Amino acid sequence: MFESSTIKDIARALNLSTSTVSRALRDSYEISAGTKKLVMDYAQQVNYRPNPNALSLKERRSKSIGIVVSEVANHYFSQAINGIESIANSRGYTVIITQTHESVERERTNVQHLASRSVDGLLISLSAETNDVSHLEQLHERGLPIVFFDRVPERINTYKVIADNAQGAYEATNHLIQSGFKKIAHISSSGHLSISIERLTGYTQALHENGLSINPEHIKNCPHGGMIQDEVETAVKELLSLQDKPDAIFVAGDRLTMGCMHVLKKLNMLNPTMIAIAGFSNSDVLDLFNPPITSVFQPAFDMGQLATEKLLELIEAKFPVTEFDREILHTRLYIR
Amino acid sequence: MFESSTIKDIARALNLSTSTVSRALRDSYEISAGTKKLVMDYAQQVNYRPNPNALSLKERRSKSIGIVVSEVANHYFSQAINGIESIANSRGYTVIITQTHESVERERTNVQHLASRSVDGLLISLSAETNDVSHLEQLHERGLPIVFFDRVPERINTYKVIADNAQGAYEATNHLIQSGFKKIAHISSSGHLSISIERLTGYTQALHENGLSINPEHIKNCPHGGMIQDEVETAVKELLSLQDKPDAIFVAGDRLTMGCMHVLKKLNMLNPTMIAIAGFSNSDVLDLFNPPITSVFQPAFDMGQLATEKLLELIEAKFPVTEFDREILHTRLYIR
DNA sequence: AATGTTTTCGGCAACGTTTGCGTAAATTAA
DNA sequence: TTAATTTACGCAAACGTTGCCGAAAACATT
Repeated sequence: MFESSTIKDIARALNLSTSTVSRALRDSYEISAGTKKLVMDYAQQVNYRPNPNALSLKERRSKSIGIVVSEVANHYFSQAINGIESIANSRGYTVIITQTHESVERERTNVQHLASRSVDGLLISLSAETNDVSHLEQLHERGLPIVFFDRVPERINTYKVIADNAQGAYEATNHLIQSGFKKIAHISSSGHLSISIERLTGYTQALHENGLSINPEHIKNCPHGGMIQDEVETAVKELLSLQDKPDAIFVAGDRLTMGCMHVLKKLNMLNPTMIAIAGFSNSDVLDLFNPPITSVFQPAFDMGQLATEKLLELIEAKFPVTEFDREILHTRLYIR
Repeated sequence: MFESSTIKDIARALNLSTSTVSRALRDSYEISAGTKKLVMDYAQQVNYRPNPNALSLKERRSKSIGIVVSEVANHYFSQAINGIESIANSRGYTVIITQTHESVERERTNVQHLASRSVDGLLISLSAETNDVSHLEQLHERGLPIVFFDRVPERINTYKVIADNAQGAYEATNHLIQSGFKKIAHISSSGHLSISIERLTGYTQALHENGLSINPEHIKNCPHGGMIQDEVETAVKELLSLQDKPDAIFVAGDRLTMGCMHVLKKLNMLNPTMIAIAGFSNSDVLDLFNPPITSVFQPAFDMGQLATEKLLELIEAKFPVTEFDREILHTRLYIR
């Protein structure tokens, strides 16, 4: 159907051998200037492009990397993807993006699929459901380069790129406290996720340092990170029906923040006099809200770039890398 | 580095020929039941996965399709991508997503790259800058299956999947009129885009039918579809400084709508008593705004699905397809 | 003129897979 | 028992590319 010319075609047309054509195109020293020009001109003319599948087969690498995120509609991830692409493309790599929609099942199939597609490496942020990472451990042990970002597992020893979630959460919670709120609740994604744990740490630290006690009832988890709106709605409603009703909520995620606001809107309580909100979000629409929402902004683009650089380092390493670090990037509080 | 077992390995281990193994795995009738079981069990055991590159090389197809959109951060596109993935994955295809960020230059390189990556087909929504589609025409003439969606070119004869932009624009404009606004401006993306033309048609029709005259000064274009915020800011400010100052704006795009609101917010005019807004958008955060924004919702997911079905129809066609249609899906006005 | 060196190119194998063809062995038919 | 047929498998080529090895031609050295 869609045929493009091959090195063989060129060889036939020019009455040369395929090896000569191959070398001429790669500007090898053992080909005369005349032949080189002949070949290159002709290749240009017929718009020759090397077949990447043949290359991959031969070189045993595909020059592609797989990305696994929750969903591209999340501004944090879309910005991270932009960062990933900027590095990957400039280094000649194609990226294949897959979405888990926070389902561990889809994470497994995506990872399986990417691996069997023979990507050279994987860039992953775990799904909210993911507790058991054995599917990734296997691949990692078999030598597939993997770099985790944002939501990282404890167990697997490789590069990890994360934001300073504790610090970000601390600042956001502290901001709410400084703004005069005293009873601050916390809604977070799945409790076992690294980001949830770290953000919870920041939250509790802020309360502590301000001499506020922590009410366990004020801490809610949504196991599907906001993908299931019912979970968010239940969490918010439970908070609101508490005897010790909170006057503010620190929400630990982009999608969760939106979900939370939808619930409050529905309850006609989207108003800081009713209940205030601060969240983790990379969306710039937050300041269009009335009232605008203070949020912790993560350097998503930079994180994507850094993670990709680390991954390419692994992929292109001459010798197996055994020493890995954990890069922690600073967040920034947008006070609105 | 990351080696997986091949048919050869299995053959060697089982003392069989590669052809026997291959046939056994494909459950060929010319292999005895015993051998089949032997092979399949062993393949299972070593977690054999066929090498996709070898397959692609042999079958001359990659079982992958390329997607070209402006940016995944746009809710219309992210939803369309979900639709595309749902069909593509269920049919065994991998999707490679690329973003133009509304630049025709990036569109060219992306398309080039995808073509040389030997995708089996392309799913494209043109960038705002794209006027000349010769880079796509070339590939299309050489036989690469292409389906356009959302922003489609006039010239290239293939399947096209679009929303009823004129109708959507008509309804949104009409809604503003029915809400009592009399002087309705229009901010749109690049003027040559199909969506811009169609939405302009709906806008003018609504004004006409309501006996309102059309002021050319009320119609503004942003050649980069909102990617360059300065363009949006200039457009809005020009509208506001007009003698015949509009009392409402119909904004023809997701990103443009957000951009527009940011400008108004900055000018402290984000208020329907100052100026009202209705837009094209698939984002669900619009009703979190105060005041909420009425918007035209496109069936993005369905459009993605339909476009993919059409593309796979082209890819898997036995004979060249010459008859193409233009699928038009209905929009829905969310009155907020 | 004979030998040694370059220069320039072709042949072949290999990457992992499928498939048409060939063919021993096993089975059936005569 | 012999011939015809079926069963079950192996061989080799092909997809597009590169790299090793070999070799003809051109040139340089005695």
